[in-house]
Amino acid sequence: MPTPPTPPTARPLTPAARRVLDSAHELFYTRGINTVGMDLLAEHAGITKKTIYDRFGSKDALVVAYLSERDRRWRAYLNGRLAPLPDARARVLATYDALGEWLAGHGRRGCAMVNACAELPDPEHPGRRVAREQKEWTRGLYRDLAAGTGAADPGPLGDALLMLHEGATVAFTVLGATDSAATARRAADALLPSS
Amino acid sequence: MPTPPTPPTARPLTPAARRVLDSAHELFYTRGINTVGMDLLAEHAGITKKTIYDRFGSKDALVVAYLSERDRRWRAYLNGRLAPLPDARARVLATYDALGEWLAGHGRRGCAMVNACAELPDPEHPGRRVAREQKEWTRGLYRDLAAGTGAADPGPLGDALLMLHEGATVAFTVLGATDSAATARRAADALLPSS
DNA sequence: GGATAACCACACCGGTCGGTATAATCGGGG
DNA sequence: CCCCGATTATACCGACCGGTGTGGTTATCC
Repeated sequence: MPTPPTPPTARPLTPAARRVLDSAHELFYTRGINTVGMDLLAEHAGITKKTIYDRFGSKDALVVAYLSERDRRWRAYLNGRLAPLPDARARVLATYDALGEWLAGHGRRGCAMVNACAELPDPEHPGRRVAREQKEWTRGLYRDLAAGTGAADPGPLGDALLMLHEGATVAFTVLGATDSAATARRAADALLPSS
Repeated sequence: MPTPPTPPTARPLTPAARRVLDSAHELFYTRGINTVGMDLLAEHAGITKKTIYDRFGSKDALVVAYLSERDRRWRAYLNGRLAPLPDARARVLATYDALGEWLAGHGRRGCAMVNACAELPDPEHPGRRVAREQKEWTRGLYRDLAAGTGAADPGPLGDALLMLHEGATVAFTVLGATDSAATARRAADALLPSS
């Protein structure tokens, strides 16, 4: 036995596993999960297919590792952007600034979580759980911020802020609306209780 | 030569072609484009693979036909829902009612156009053009309606209404937020000029 | 009655899919 | 020194991928 199929996100990745995961971030995101085979992935990472299967166990497990790391990075990115800001209102608006910069730096491939849901038809696929948890976290963030602005009904307001966020991503990706995040920000500003 | 690869959306479909397209609507939508092979499609339609290729020429062309018909149906559905309504404000709100009913009737697979963009990594794929045109049409509709409500800045307002629409679809699909369309409707109502 | 279009059955193509098997090599720690 | 984990190289597996070729049946229209 080489090594058990690696538990969830256990001990630090071996160098080869790290390179595989880096390649997954690049290839799965830009070309889609289903159109990238394990042979291509191995070649891109400069690594043997055998090593991938020794480290991750299966393509599905690698997909989950890829999505989980995306999620972790997203939370860290957003938290880092919001932390220095003084109040909830500024933080809400800053989420759209952060989104706009993120979109501008990642060519029109949209949200990896939404894309994964499109590519993984099985509702029980563990990758869809990761996607759902990422959206749940973001929704919770917006609801908390909405509550912090003193809104009368923070739940639905937070949900609406999330929808503007997701909708701006779609508009940018499908439509090429480069100012979508700024437009969402203005709409969010109008929805928040008047300052 | 059997028949040229059938121009865009020319003359009425033959019975076999109709069945293939119906199967495409069901299988491509629920299982994704890339995970449905031509053999499965032929079997599901009760038709020979040869016939599919005689009618449509290639899988890519079939995908385009599938997406184009979705687009046509979507426009007809929405136009039908809005036509009887008296004014622009009522029509805007009705789009979210129509979306909510549509989502409730199609199990958590989201927008076929957004999904297609996730599944077709090539930006030049003709299927992505169809997706973009569908979103452009919907954006135009929202902008026109926004202008009809007498809004000061109908362009950005229409875009925000579109984002609520797309965001509600994502929230429903990924998060399972069954009331997402109703929440989007309330937010849209707050964004429209006070009646 | 002959041409034409639509369809069927079936066999076949090279390539790629996710995944496995075998064996060798390398480096570090006990 | 020897073992062990990580990695390499290479060959292989059955299944499926998108797509084609051949030949025959049926119905319709001129």
